[in-house]
Amino acid sequence: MPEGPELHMASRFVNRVCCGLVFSGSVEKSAVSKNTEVPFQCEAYIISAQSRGKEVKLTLTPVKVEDVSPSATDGKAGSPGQMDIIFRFGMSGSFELAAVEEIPKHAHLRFLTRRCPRQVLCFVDPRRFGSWAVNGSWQPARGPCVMLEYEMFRQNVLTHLSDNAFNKPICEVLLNQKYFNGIGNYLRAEILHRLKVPPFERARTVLEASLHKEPTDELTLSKKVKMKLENPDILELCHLLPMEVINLGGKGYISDRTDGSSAFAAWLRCYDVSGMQTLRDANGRTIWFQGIPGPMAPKGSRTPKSKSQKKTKLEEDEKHSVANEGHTAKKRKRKVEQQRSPAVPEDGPQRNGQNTKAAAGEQEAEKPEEAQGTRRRSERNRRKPAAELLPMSETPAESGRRKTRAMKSRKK
DNA sequence: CGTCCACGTCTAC
DNA sequence: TAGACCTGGACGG
Repeated sequence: MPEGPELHMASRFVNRVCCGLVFSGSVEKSAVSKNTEVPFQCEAYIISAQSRGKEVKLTLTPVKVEDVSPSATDGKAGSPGQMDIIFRFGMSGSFELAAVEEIPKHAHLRFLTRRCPRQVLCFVDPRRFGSWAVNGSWQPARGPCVMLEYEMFRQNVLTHLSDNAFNKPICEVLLNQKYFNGIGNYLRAEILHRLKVPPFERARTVLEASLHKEPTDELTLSKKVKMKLENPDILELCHLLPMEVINLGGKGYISDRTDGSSAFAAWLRCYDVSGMQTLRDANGRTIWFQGIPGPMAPKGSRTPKSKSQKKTKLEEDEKHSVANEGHTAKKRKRKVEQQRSPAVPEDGPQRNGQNTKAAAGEQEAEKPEEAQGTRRRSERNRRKPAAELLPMSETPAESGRRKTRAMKSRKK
């Protein structure tokens, strides 16, 4: 679910559904979660939320049992017994409100209401990359929120342009949360696409162009405003695009993007859009773009197809079963067979094997059992270093379709 | 069945 | 700068 917009919408969701709810008791953590217990216990408390970039803060505020009026729930910071919990969502975190009888799978932290019908606010996170910290504050290494602290965000970038961080390609820097707190993989693609900025152009180069657009005195105020509205620079887009997603009113990425009918899917112009190109950046993340990749593009890196791409390709294959160059398909995929440099494998030891018995007992999942000690399972999915697994005799086309995640490990 | 892919950090060489 | 950390959906054989 989670880039800045989804985190922000999650905080609004919590404030909306918890308005008027009184919670009680202790906070339950699933047995499987490796995150810390939340040592909070209270007869009656309320929950409110705030977001900043890719974090959400829940505030638990004790209230008098007999007084649940809004005035009592206005909880200033520092109310006695108050607790803040900072959440990061990883790849799959979200908040849900459910009836106690219907607690969703993967609900790793649970807040129970005091009165019937008993309900539960759940932090749900299937992949468990998410985390929370008790009585912490916003992660200090993260910069200002691109959505809610725009001016600070902008200044933070512009005053640190000499930082070595900006030597990297712009598409990678946009994921640096020290400067772009809230931007994630789909937002970086959309931002760069709107400006037609090559993703692997050096970040400082791109941003200095932005700096030059700072208001100049020759223009009247209204003209400056007009220009800004019509030609937002990259830092403005880092604010405006997340705001657009928020204003779609859906749940952002979470809503079923693949069915193409959601407002969010329609909003995307580049990310996961048929016809766009993809590459892996230096961190192995897929960057979606159109046009030239830019001077700092990694050599010989390519991404396999996304779900939607595969789907499209399948449809086309059916249409073109006669093997001609039909022109019916509107959404023709670019079938760049980006000539890759041939895999240069030292044929090392064949280490494939490696099938550890994936433990049978797997069901334990979210039961409050001990549940630890099932880490054997993950070995099945582990990415192989793979470079040495490439047969040298492979055709370029075939090797081109191979997983390239490991390729970055190949010293070019 | 197996492989690949996904909205993100983290930390260990 | 590689993995590690996870589950689950879509595909391919």
